[in-house]
Amino acid sequence: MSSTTRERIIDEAMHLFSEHGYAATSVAKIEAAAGLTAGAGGLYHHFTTKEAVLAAGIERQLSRLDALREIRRVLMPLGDRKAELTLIARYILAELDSESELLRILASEARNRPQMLSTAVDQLVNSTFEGFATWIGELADGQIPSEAARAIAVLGLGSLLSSRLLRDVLGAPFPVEDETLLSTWVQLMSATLDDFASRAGA
Amino acid sequence: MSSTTRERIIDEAMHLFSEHGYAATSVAKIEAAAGLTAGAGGLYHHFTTKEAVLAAGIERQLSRLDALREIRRVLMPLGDRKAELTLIARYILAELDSESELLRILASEARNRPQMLSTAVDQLVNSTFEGFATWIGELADGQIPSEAARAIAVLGLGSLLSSRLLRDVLGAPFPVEDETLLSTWVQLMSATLDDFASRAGA
Amino acid sequence: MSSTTRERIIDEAMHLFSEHGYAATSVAKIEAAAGLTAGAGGLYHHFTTKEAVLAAGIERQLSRLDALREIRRVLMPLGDRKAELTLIARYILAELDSESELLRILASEARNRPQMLSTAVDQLVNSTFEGFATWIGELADGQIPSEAARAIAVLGLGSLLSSRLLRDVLGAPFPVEDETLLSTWVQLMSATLDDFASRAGA
Amino acid sequence: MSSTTRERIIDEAMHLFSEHGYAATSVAKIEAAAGLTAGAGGLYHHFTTKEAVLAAGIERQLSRLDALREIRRVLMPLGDRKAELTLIARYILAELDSESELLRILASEARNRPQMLSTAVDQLVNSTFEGFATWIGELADGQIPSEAARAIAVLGLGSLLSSRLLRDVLGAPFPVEDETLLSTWVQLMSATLDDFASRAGA
DNA sequence: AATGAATGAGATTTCATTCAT
DNA sequence: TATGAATGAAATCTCATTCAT
Repeated sequence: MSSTTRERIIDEAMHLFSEHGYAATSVAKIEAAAGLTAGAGGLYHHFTTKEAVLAAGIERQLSRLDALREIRRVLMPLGDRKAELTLIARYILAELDSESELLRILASEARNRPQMLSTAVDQLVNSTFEGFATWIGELADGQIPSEAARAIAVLGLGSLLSSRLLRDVLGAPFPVEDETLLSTWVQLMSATLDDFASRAGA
Repeated sequence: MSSTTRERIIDEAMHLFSEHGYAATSVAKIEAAAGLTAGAGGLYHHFTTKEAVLAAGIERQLSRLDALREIRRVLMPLGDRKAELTLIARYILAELDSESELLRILASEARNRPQMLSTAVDQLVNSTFEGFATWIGELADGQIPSEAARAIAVLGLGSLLSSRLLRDVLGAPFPVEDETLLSTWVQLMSATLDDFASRAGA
Repeated sequence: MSSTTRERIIDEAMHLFSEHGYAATSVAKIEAAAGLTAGAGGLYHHFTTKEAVLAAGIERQLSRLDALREIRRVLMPLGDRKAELTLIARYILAELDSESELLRILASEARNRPQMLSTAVDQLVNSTFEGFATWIGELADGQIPSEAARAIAVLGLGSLLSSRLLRDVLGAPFPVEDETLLSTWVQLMSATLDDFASRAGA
Repeated sequence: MSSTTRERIIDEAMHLFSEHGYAATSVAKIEAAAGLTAGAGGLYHHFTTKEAVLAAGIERQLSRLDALREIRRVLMPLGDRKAELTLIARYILAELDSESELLRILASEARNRPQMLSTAVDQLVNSTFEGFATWIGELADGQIPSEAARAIAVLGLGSLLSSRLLRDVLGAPFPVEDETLLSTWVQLMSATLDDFASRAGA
């Protein structure tokens, strides 16, 4: 069960990091939470450094993310744009929710440990963005200039992302139900795409 | 150095808090940055506690925010909806930019010090949201149900907010120019409002 | 060095507390005296707080005191009152001497930390008093009113106690030899008891 | 009113020293209690050092003691030994009560600052003792050996002193009323003196 | 693999004292 | 004479990390 202890350490560490922050989480507390004796240094049989625990935790989350993204390709082609938008929104929210711990850690620590966390930010945010921007570009191909497609993607994703950042990172009581948020988002995106299309057609 | 020591302490502390986080900023570093001897405790002649410095800094930012908001009322009535949306967007981005330090601090610390920072989050985010939601509600009065108006406001603000959270909090290289972002946002909001209006008219 | 680190810490701390006072004894000095690196906080692996060291030290002294008191019951019945008084006095002085460290600490700190030290004062002083008062009451039973018996006990014990308080707490050069003190005390108590008895007999 | 501030500083300092101990009483607290601004160093216009305040306070108490002792000579010759003993006891208790603050300070600090406080201890305790011992010696002159007279004096004074040390220094709830204590003490001393006298007569 | 113990470094905070005003 | 501000030194306590067992 040597690998189990390692996993437990990562689990509990990510939990504590996201709840109290990296600096405020002592190695002793991680050990205690993982079932080891607090302060006895048992963690160091599995990781060289406290920071290595964070790195391993983030890596693990990212690989889970990769797995999740495999699914994305399967989801796409539905024919109906609104249905597709709904599916995309649901998928994005689900992804953000499954990564809320990571999100909180990134929000707290990204500025202090850029070399280690920039990859994570990139994968969590930017790669999602690229996929979405490409999809919008392909959707009405030629009709929407790529710069505009990128801007639409950024605004569309951003509006969903911010709902989670507000709730999970800033702890603000969010003022709208998820279902309303989702259907409004679909309408908003669909109206925008139509608008751009009609403008290009004119 | 015409400013008070107290002011300098707040300035430098907010700077350091936003750059390195609250926990990673020692009192000694704040003292050094404020021109006092590091580690001599000179800060404690002006504040009872390290946390009191944070509290004072946030209070000061919030009162600046209040001042900024006085302007908002003057800005509004332009007759042209797109012009108004452009103005709103510019104003919101400007506000967020002038509070980027506060934003970073809130993102790092809101979960650890909720009792102290919840007011700040509220004022920075929620009150802006309320104003915007009301404006949308009034704009096409009766035509957009209030629940939908709130959702549109949340998505519209969120898309602008997230551009700043990504850049300032997560440190992600933002993929779209501000001007493009702004004009696309105006089109997006305007298309959405038209869409809702035509739907209500039908 | 056959003793535990924990024991050594208590030993040295009580030493230093009694010599220089609680406040004037820094944790670093205790660590150094106990063979740990000064200022490294090694003490905190054994005690949560500097005050906890004092508490443990006092508790240990009190349990030694309890052990010592077991003997008292064996000592008593001798038949000869003067012999008994001599024995009692010797025992009381021996007890006070074996607790002189505790006595000094109590004298310095009892007013500042009442909740922690009141038990100790009680056990060290009051319980001895109760035993002595009872003995006097039984000795000439019925002949000495209980209020007077208590007063005699308090004065008798107090005169012995003050010899130690003067020497150990106030550091006054004590003007009488122990042997003289003791024999005079026996005569004093014995004369007093006789006086009360003859008064009751009249 | 320059002397008034000085007096106030001494007053409040002695108060605080006796209540919380010398080390636990900061200069800032003394200043505040004396009506000066805390931490502004106003105390240093009147004393060179925190320790100088203690020295001045003790000196002042000692000169008050001297004044009190002037009265002693007037009190003495009454002819009736029991009446004299009562008077002496009353006087000693009154003196101890008027010096209870000093007593507490001496008990806490005598071991840390011997050079400064030994004089005070000497005057407060030993000189009273010398007077009493002499009186006993003179009383039954020749009949009581001087060594025994000293021992009786030490025990008699000690029994009164300890009642005040227990109450004021150790904070122990004292188990006997003052009136009972006093009358019992008179009986005890008188019985003892009689006993010695009869022994010498035989 | 886990633990008890130790340590160097550093964090927050307090404080006696000084000095220009 | 009193004050606001500053400072060197030290105090309590925390912590990441190491090591013998």
